[in-house]
Amino acid sequence: MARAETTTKRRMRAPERKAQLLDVARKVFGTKGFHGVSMEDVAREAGVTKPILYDHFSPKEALYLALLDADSLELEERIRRALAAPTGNRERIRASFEAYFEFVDEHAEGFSLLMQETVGANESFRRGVGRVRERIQQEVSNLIVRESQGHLDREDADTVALGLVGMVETAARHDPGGTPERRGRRVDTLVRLAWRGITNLTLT
Amino acid sequence: MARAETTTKRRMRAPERKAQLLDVARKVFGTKGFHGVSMEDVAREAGVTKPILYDHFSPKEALYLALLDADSLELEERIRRALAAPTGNRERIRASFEAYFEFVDEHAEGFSLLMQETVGANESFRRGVGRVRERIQQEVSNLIVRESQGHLDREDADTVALGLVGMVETAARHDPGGTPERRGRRVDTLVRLAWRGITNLTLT
DNA sequence: GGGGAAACCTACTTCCCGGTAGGTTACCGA
DNA sequence: TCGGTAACCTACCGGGAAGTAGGTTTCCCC
Repeated sequence: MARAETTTKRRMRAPERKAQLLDVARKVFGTKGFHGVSMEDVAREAGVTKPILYDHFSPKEALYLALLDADSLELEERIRRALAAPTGNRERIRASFEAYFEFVDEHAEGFSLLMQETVGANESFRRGVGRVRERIQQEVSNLIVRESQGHLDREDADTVALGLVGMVETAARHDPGGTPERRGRRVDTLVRLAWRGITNLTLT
Repeated sequence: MARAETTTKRRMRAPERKAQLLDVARKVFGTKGFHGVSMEDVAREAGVTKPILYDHFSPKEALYLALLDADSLELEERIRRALAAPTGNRERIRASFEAYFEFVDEHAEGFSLLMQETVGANESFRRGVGRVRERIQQEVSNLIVRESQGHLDREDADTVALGLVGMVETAARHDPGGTPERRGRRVDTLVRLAWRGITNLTLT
């Protein structure tokens, strides 16, 4: 029986192949984790053999890093946009929370795993994962310092920002999926929690 | 040069050896991660050979699980105690936050890795790690429902609890160490953030 | 249409690591 | 003191996965 169109084995040009390999990698790494997937697995899933995969990503870690880079860049971009919106602060918070939830839901388990994976002893890897969170934290911290009008110094703002990011991150990853209503309600609750906390903090 | 007393190679009885192996495992897994450490590594570090290690923990996953169980049990116990203290709610929050920070600091990197590690495709492993957080979340959620006197239903309380746990977890793991003063200040800030948020939430 | 590059494959090598079989040494209790 | 058991070791097996050498097919462009 012939394969479906989308998975038909066919020759591809380098850029297309590379993109496809990334997609496949996202899928399999997302479900089985870095160590649970061999290069052979990725190649097979893509309908290709190992050397082809190695033509594009070598060594294995490079594949994982490329994936992490691409996805985290997108997440950062979304959050940045939400935080920079020309609206009130409460709306900014809500929009950024929503962006996070949406992103995690769209990428299902994949991104979650990506973010928590421990790839061997390699220090640079952990740094890489940590930096995603840190950059978002910075963004939030800047906003807080700016908007608190002197009520919070940088150190406290950093703490608050980290706490908020951790809050959303954890909540968004936990039990992803579910109806949009359910998600909306969760976001609502968290926004209220955060908003009350922040305003009272920055005004006192 | 002779080894220090504590690392002198000597025969041990089973219970002592087992405990030592767990300690060694905590140290190496904590720095290099599950996949970054071979059973050989653990054994060598303990001044023993593989079969001995396998006498106590087999297969490799069992060693990791034993570690996770022991440590998470202790953390849960501390948090539970803090939350059950016969004090005001604000003090409970502060005590539990502090307990979390202390625990993470004491176990340095180790526990952090333990909690975020993805051990292969094994579903039960991820569940195991997730359950630690969930049990703490439950504890917090119960408290919130009880103390909010009907202002928050179970679903919202769960969300708030998860958010709070995630907040503390993330903040505590980030950049551990540092002076006690610094830590105290962070805890302070988070407590204020959480407290204002919760009270306003449960009273509205 | 033909030459050359780009895409692709088969078939390895190599190494590491989980796990074990079977024998040896030290200790303890009768 | 001596027998037995508990602690320990050397030496190995088997498998799986990273990474590569070298050849083959397809396609594009001159």
